[in-house]
Amino acid sequence: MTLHQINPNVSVDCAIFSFDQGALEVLLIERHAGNSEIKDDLMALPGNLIYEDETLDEAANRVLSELTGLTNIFLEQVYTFGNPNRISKQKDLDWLRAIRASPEARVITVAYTSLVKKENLRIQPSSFAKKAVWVKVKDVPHLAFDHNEILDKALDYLKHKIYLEPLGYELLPDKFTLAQLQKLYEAILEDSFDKRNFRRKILRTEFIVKLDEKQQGVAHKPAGLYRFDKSRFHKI
Amino acid sequence: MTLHQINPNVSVDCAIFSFDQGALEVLLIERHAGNSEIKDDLMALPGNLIYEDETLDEAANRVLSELTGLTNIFLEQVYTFGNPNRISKQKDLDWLRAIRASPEARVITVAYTSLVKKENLRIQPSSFAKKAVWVKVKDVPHLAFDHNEILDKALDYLKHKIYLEPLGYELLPDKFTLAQLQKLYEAILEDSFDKRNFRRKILRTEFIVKLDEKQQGVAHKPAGLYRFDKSRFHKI
DNA sequence: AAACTTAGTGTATTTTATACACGAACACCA
DNA sequence: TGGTGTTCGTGTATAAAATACACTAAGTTT
Repeated sequence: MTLHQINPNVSVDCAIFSFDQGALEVLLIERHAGNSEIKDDLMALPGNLIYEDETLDEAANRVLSELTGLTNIFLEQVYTFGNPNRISKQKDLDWLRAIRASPEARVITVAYTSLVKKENLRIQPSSFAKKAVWVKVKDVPHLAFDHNEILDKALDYLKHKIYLEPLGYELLPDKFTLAQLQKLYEAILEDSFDKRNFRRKILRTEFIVKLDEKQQGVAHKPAGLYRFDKSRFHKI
Repeated sequence: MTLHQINPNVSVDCAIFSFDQGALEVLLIERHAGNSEIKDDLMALPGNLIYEDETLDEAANRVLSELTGLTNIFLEQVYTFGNPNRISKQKDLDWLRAIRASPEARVITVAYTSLVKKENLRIQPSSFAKKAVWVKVKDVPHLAFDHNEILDKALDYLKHKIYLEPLGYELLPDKFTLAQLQKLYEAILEDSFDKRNFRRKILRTEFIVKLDEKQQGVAHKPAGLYRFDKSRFHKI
């Protein structure tokens, strides 16, 4: 492990989303401050200061990995937050004093986001993350710093992005039903659609191809399974 | 004039666009470094380090105003650039040494953009801007730092934004012809459209309303003038 | 075998996108 | 003053996409 110089003024924060049982979830950490006896701390998005010798993208990957164990996640930059008062809650100040070399420094933070398939991942909190947990977006509590605002911006980013790209395959298992895909779109766009029109529109694209396989273990007519065909997508 | 603390690690850069004679233009500055005898310096987007006690949006407005005299411009954040090597050209290093307190500091920069009507503006370069000039986007030379990359990102941002909002009125005079509007769309999207289909599509929106007035001083059939109806737009 | 639950499908209508060509209005010049 | 040059302004036909809407089929459970 080499030594790195920390930049005290710039951090990255990651809003990592997954999809489970019809609801969008985001990955949050519970912080702890080493030696100190801070109780009832706020939850937060995984984030930390950057090193002087890494790009922002690299910093986002490193920080996410250090706090949650997630590696090789494709992160995209969303927005940068630089309000001088973004660190003003007493709990945040206490926590920074316990953990940072320059706890009073002005910090601007660059927000990143990604979509992951929960099932494939093993979450392993470390560093100052006591726990890392999936929380339904609808149930997210009051967070540290301006992390609620960051989360909202990341959700907006998702909504725009889903118009341009088929996001489904990044959040669903490799094999999925069209009902699952529809629920995902409905969760992200906070809307609902007609089943027949949705299926027609999805299948018109030809990226979503039918497998010769059916859902198992359900107490009703099993749905056919589909997968996302990456090569067909990249032709366009 | 009060004293402000400068944050040595964070800057803002502004890509300000206008439209003239069928071509997109961007506002660039020629730098000079006070006492020094740097010759043949690179042109740059207007930008500088932020103060500790201002938001990023405020910094962008202040910096733009200090360098070019433009005030009350509605700036939007585009993207943040944080490559540790973004300052590596010899000319940039020389210039920073001449002008900055910590010329070697790692700087990440937050890019902003805006669209303006050139005709209404008086450009008044000051601070380290020797000149401020409109340059056709097609003719932009090799710029300082990573400013070519920033400009490209701002242009991408425009392309996406024009799908969502009628940008025309921000770049054109208050009264304009549909041919001017079409040329603007073609310049931004780098494409060309059928005149009849374009007119139909624009007029369907009902934000663009016809005035009882015609173009003057042209050596051919004068075109009707239109204006953007902001109130009708905001109803949606 | 009846009841329950979700899967899977078709048609008619409206809206939007695309392709395409010519007469009209004005200024200028001879 | 009549002819030339230039841009303006318009309509129609066709294809593609969006929307609205309801029933039968295939399994499981009791």
